[in-house]
Amino acid sequence: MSESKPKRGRPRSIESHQAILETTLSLLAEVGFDAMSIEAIANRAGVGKTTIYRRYSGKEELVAAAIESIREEVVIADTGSLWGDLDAIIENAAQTTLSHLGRQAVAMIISSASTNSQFAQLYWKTYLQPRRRAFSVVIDRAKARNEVKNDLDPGLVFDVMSGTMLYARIFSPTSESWKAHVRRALHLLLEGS
Amino acid sequence: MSESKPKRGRPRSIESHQAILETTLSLLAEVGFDAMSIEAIANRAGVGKTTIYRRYSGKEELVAAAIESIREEVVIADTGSLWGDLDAIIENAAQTTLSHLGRQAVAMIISSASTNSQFAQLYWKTYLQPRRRAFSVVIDRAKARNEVKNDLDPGLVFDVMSGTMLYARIFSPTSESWKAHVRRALHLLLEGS
DNA sequence: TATTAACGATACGATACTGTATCGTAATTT
DNA sequence: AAATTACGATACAGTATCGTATCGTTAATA
Repeated sequence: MSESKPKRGRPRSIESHQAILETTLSLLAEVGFDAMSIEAIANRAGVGKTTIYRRYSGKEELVAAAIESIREEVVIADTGSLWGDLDAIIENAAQTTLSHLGRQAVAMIISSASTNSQFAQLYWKTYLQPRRRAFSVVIDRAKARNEVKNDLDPGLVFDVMSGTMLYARIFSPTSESWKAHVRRALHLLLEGS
Repeated sequence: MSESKPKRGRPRSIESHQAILETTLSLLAEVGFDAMSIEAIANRAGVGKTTIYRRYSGKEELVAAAIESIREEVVIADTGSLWGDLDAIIENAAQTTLSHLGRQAVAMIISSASTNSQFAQLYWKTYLQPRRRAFSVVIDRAKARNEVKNDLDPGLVFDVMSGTMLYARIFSPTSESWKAHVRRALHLLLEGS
């Protein structure tokens, strides 16, 4: 990954590098992939277009790098009970899931489909996979407390939960609140009613 | 809805009307909302740009009309057993859910978010709502056969199922096939394991 | 100090689409 | 037949972005 540094000449600006990636993420969140131009990024980041093109061959590469630059610590609360933990997760997801940035990322992934499955993989690895792993801890703890069956597949629960959250965010299928809907779905999934 | 026909002059061409809507849908499926231009639609449909602008004020209105023009008969098989019915639905969804057109529609909805919730409502009413209604028949039949609890909420099951299908289509979270994944999720949801 | 390379700024031609206007033609009603 | 309106075609000015090239400047190494 790390380039062998050619020690000649002026080194690439770290500030510009950061500014480019940050601006890319914020613009992506604001206007979406298609409506976002390299020029706009350069202007807002306070760098020349050249500086961007020197680093990335185009928008796809830039956005991929920007997404990849995000590394978040996934924190899962330990409340002592399954539903305490789940409520905390729902509360957290209510704020983060499909944030502006997440929306655009997901939209990008869906629309570009087969052409750019790289984005899907990237988002999966950077965002979802870590959360999926962390979530299994919650189910493991619940198993230890005999709150759920021992053969329950944590990954599957996470996938169904995430899908339900996503779907409910998009379509608001019922008149109840998003949180209530998700909670009800989880209840059906884990308690059978 | 129906306009009072002003009987003067040449009437608007029905052929052009159809061609515009059909071309809009196919182009939407092919390249997506943003990459689709009015010019391209006019060219492929074999009509003048003027003819489009005479009918619609812009792309949003045109696409909305095009989506609204879709009317599909929702067919739900009656196999005699719950899982027979569900397998038929999964099989059907495997082909139709998130077809090229569906992908772009969903991507459009997600990316445009609050600004254009009209699309979400439109897609919901035109596409999902009818399927959601039809689905409840399956659950009702299962209830009559005592295959599921009597207080099971068909709508909620549909929402969770749809969300899971959507999510699995986008991210392929497991190594198993999409169908197997969906089937396993449904099993957990309805049978508790 | 000389060399090297990245910097921001700016100009550039190329391409694409917008929405409007204006053709002459075609299809209706009165 | 006259009036009216939509038709497809084409031209148009306006706007926006692309990716490249070329400034003089700046920050490093040798």
